[in-house]
Amino acid sequence: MNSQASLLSDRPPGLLYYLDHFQTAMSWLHERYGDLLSPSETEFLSLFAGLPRASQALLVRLIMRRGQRFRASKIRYPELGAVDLAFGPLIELNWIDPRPALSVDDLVKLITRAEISELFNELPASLTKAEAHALLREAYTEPRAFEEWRGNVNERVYLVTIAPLCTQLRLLFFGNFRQGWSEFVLADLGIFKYEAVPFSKDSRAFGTRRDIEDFYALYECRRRLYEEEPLAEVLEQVPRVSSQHEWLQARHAKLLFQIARQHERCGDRERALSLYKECRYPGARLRAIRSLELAGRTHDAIDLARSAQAHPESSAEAQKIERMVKRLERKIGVPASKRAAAVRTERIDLIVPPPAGRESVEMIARGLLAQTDAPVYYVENGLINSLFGLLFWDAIFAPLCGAFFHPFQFGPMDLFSPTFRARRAEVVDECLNTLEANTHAARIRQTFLAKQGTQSPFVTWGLLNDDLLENALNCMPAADLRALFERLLNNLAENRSGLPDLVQFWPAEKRYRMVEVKGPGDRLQDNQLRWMAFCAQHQISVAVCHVRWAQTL
DNA sequence: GTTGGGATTG
DNA sequence: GAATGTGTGTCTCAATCCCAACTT
DNA sequence: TGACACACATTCAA
Ligand SMILES: [Mn+2]
Ligand SMILES: [Mn+2]
Repeated sequence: MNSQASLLSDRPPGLLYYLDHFQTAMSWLHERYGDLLSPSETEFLSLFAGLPRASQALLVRLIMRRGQRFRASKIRYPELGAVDLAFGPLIELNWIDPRPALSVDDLVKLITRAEISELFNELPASLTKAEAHALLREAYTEPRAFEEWRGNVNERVYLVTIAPLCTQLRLLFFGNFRQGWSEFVLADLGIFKYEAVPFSKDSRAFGTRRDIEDFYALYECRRRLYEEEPLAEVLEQVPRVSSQHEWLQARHAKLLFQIARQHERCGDRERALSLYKECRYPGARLRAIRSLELAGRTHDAIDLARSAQAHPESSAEAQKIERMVKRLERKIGVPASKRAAAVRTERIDLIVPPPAGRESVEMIARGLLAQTDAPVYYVENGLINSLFGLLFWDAIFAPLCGAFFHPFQFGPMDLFSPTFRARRAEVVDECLNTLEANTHAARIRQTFLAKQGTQSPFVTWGLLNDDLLENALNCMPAADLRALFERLLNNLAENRSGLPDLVQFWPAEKRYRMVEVKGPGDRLQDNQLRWMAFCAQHQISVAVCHVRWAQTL
């Protein structure tokens, strides 16, 4: 049932390892998504299987590279023999265009600065490539074939016209926007190790064709937004996403939020506001209030802010709303209420010579605070998150239906869903109970050894070592860990950041403290303030260390 | 002539 | 000085090659 | 290829 073993070979990668990987993925898709594939996807699978091996391998090589257009001189794969022959069947299928029309933009991406000078001697040699590009864009508007651009040179450019379909198959296999085919070889080489979570053949990221189409559409919109295409056109293409698919809805909300932000930056506050209002992405309501405020609609802003205050979506929202309400009320003449007392925390002041090298303020503070019997580590979020990830390993990788569906996942698909904990209540409680029974340290050490290097959304392996782990387990009481982990569990997405830069241990006294370092011109951020308030509430020692430069004039 | 950022590769 | 908005660098898997910037 | 923390600029009000 270990699905990872079925994908990853024991033997070293063969000559065409990348083709083996791609074929593995194609049969995976055929087997799991056969009933949901579009006609063109199904056709691709069957036509691909019928191609000569060299043509298959060549296509895989090209789709793994960046871009869709390649100069023949940049296509050198000795293992494939004569590349021209391999291209034949691909051209026959219209999967590759051997003579594509190239815009100036396309052309400039394909040739070097020196070649631009050869082609267009009228351009001053002093221009940078970007400057030359800008001038050429004005001068030449018609696309031409590579051979026409460079009349006296005989070299081909190939366009991989099938690339968009291949991108869809990649999206479908990984079920996310960011992973690519190189996962296979990296896992093969042992560079990435993934937890082997058992899952059945009907475990898949999407269950209807409609969800898959929406997923593709979201990807396209994201890409076009990133390419800074006209906002109205991008917005036009955003799918409605009526599905109950939680992850799709979250992606959809995030996309709308980002489009709204772009509208704000362009000054189109009205459209931004209407997008924010129908968007459930965390922070969208805050932006809606802010947009109302900036539009001068103070009373509308206050109304929305007060209703948000009554039912805040998170402590982060509550924190920002409080500031907003205060400011808005001032605007309409409500007398300023008393300021909430700031959280009382220990303060450390350091005055040090200005930075000689590039040493960060955190490292400077670490050096000055460290004692022989009280070592200091620069960990930021890494320590607490790692301890959490180790103790709750079985909860994070619990084989829930639909949470895992391919062998290269670093966590379950619903990791940041509000229902993550409820869906794993039993395992989560079992992990929490180790803190009551004081068996947590043993559990953490055991997982640290057993899972060494295995990808996890919380464990920073590069930061952890025996010293740090033992100091932490010896000096941090179970009750403290319990409090910290409860807060993490309360909102994994929001609370995995904002922890202090440094942690200092006094092993002899079984004591520790966390220290947030602030250089000149830096201030506590919202998420840091929330963690500090929480720690104060639970008698967990946190200090703020202010670093200033000596003799700055 | 060097160097630093990408792209490619396993 | 508080609050807000925006830009930047750092993680990077590591070795290698190409190319576009430049006395770093 | 984001997530995160920090650096820096701008604005506004006491
Ligand atoms: Mn920090
Ligand atoms: Mn800091």
